[in-house]
Amino acid sequence: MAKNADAAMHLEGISSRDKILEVAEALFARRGFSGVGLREVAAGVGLSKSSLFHHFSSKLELYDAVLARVLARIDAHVRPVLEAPGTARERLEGALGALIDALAEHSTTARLLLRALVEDTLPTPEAQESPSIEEALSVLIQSFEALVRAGIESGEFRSVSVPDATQTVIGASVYHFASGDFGEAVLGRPLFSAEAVSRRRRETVEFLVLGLVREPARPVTRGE
Amino acid sequence: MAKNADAAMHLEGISSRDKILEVAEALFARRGFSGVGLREVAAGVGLSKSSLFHHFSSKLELYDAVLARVLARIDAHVRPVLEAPGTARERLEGALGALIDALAEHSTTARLLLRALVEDTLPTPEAQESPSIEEALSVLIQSFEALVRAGIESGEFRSVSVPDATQTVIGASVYHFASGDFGEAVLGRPLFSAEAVSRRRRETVEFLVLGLVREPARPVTRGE
DNA sequence: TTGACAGCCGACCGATCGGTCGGGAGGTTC
DNA sequence: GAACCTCCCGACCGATCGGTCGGCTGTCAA
Repeated sequence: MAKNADAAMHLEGISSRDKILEVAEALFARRGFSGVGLREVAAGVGLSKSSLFHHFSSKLELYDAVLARVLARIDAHVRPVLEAPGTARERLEGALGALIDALAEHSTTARLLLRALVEDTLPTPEAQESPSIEEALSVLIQSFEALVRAGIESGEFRSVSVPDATQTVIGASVYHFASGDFGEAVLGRPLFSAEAVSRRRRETVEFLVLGLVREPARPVTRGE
Repeated sequence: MAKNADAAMHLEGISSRDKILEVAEALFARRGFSGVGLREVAAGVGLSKSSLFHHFSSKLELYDAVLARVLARIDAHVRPVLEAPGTARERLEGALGALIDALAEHSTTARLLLRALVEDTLPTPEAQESPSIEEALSVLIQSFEALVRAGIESGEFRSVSVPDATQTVIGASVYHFASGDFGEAVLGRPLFSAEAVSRRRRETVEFLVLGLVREPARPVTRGE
């Protein structure tokens, strides 16, 4: 088949490669790397298992590709906002909002990210995951930590431990959208409905900003 | 072998059953349910795989037992404090501290808990995990939510969305101690050293309390 | 001494795992 | 036409999975 790079090659929308990534992402998010079989992925796509190896040379490579896509999505949301101008508090609010938007966009994103963070380095004997993902994440983290440090130096933020604050922010925002059935039970409603997402966004940004800033200038008390 | 219930039966300290639970807990925490093979557990204990089935009738039952133990540990730490008297803020600080102590006690606790929360209901076709764990957790959650509601009604806390605040607290405290290598990279030091734990405890309690209370009465600014 | 039972074991089972291989169908380029 | 390439497939591989079974050993109660 010819198709030079730009020409869209698809029968019903997207290429087989993308369909594989889509299906694999959903499955990996729900059951993790070891919990998913390639036969299951293939069946979900409508291909035979051996065809998967035409697009990805191993299960691990497929997993890395899925993870890289997720990371890229998050990066695309958060990075620009993180590097925008403004006071530390404004930038913090923007970055938090962007992160939550990124996590709320697809129900798989937060789960996959949390798994990647928590999972002990995958069965790769040498050299953990493709450095690309570890690296993209590290750039984001460093950029966020620089923001917090700037806020502390300018006096806008309390003098917290920067790494601890970073961990707190990650945990508070990522966990929620990864919490699946349990989270829905706590919430009493779907996690990803437009209403739930917009409330979560508001609540999280407010909560975390208040935890971090020195002089709150607290919002008018809302009548819940 | 006789040994009536109370008589300790052990060659070198603990019973085989407990040794199995110990080893399985470490492995499940690191690699999840599907990522661990029973042969590996058996080898870690120093038994043959078939001997495991003398103590647990299936892999899933072993996993449930491990999870139940972890939940019981958390419950033992948090519940008493959660039900103690005092102002809402005092009780919140106590409960948060107790939760963090529980998570910091064993490096496996937070990981297992987070997995249990995030993992899609395990391959059990009917009736998810043993209701006991789901139930113990739910009691804790409801007790915590009651505390937050009381704080809001008394005016000590802002009028936040209670479920969202609960999710935030869970995420912020559990994620950190489950974050493994990545968390250590962010922190720049071991997660579970006495020093790191005590700082984490202080930082987290302060951060979350400030996010929740209405009139902070902020602590004296510490010189980082 | 006998019987029962707890605890452990090696051998074995069918199923499934990730991955390989050879080849067929269709399209492009000479 | 031949050569080539992409995409896909079914058949097959060795390894490993959770789980079963029959039998061995030791300690208990009778």
